[in-house]
Amino acid sequence: MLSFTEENYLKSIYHLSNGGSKAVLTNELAESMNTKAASVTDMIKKLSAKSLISYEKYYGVKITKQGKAEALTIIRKHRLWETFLVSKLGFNWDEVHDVAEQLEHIQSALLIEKLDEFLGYPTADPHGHSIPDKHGKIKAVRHILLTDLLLKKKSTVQSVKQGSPSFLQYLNKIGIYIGVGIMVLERVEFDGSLEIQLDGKKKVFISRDAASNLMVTE
Amino acid sequence: MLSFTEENYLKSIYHLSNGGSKAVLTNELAESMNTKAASVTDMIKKLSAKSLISYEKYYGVKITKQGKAEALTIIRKHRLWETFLVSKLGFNWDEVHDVAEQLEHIQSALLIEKLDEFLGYPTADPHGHSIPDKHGKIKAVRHILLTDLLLKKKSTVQSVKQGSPSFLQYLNKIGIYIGVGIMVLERVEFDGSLEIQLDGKKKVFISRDAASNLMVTE
DNA sequence: ATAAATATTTAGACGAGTCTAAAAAAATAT
DNA sequence: ATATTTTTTTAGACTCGTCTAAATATTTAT
Ligand SMILES: [Mn+2]
Ligand SMILES: [Mn+2]
Ligand SMILES: [Mn+2]
Ligand SMILES: [Mn+2]
Repeated sequence: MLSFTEENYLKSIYHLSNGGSKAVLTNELAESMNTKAASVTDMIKKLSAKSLISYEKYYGVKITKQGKAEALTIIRKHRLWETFLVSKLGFNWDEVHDVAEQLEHIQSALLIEKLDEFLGYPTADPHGHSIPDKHGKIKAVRHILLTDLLLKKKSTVQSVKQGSPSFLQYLNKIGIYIGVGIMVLERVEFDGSLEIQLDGKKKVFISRDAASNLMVTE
Repeated sequence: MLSFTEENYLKSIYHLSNGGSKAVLTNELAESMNTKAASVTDMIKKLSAKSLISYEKYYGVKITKQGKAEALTIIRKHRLWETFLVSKLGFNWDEVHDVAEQLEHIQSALLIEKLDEFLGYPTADPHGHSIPDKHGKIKAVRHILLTDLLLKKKSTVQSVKQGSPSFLQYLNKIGIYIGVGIMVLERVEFDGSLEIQLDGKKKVFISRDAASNLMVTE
């Protein structure tokens, strides 16, 4: 059984490697785990000894099939709990991440299956992220960055890329939520900001930074 | 903030001292925590330094007002989660304890308040144990041991004392649950076992051990 | 091709929580 | 009252995850 810490490293490796498609460097991992490179090297050796990652000295780590399965289980739990907090307990979408960071480590397969059932087998969490099923399968979703959306093309907000509380609160304020209709009216040459129109003809300007954090349907 | 381990010790001290009414000895605590006396002595010093217990060398520990408040919060969380697991997720009452042992350590005041509301502010958990309110107040309940119930007196099962899975499964099998009507028909001199009658005229024999694990209304 | 800068690993230490073995105190028996 | 047994504490060691400082490998710049 994995420790709390091992689970967190593994999840981070999974995310930083884009689901296993590339190697993760020690320093990247150190930054994402808020720790030092030396500590990362230590943990890398542990996870490697457990065959959850493969490791070539000085060239970073790659997640193994087994490691990926573990990571997906943790991600599944995280996203199911976030869904529970919002849809059943009435949390806002900007309040759930830190609690889910704790809940994702609860060990009980029965609990997760019952929770999934209770929630009606949701396929996406409150931030629009796909929830892996019990076999680790993720529903493929077609989406593009809002910055790449064609002008005047009608689309729908599908997910946020990085869901920090402050970004989510900002989205609340300007009326953007998962599922809202969206169209880019104009792209400002100077700074890459966009004028967009939301459901109900509401028009707003958003920065390039904000736009590149939003995924929309093709 | 308390560690996982500190919380578990504190809860154990609270229970072993009957809610703070007597001192707890090192060996009792060691047995209940499944650890060694030497480890207990170490932890006692830590909790003492944090003013959660007061400690007189060789004469055991007493929980302080502050320690009691912490313990009650953990117990509240444990029992609310057990209630959630049974009433919302469909767990059986013999399956919830171990999961609640993990869930009780999740740190989020908001989560507990929302959970309490979601459950409709329950006052007892699936085993009939009182759930402290957010101020640590416990609803007083009048109850006696089934072994002390007068013959032929109609009563109701109110709670189990120790709720081990095997005992709870045994209760399922013979038709005893929280709230069932119960009456003692006869007390066997020889071994202290009881013949009881449940709702629907069902008659069963139960051992003295089993009976002394059941609380009934006066 | 060599030097400088950057990234990674190793070495050694620390705190938390645990353990075993030994010492000390308290309770019990004679 | 003394000796024996039981309980508790202390001493020293171990694992886990972390850190800083130093050593080493790799990458980039000249
Ligand atoms: Mn999250
Ligand atoms: Mn999410
Ligand atoms: Mn319980
Ligand atoms: Mn209970």
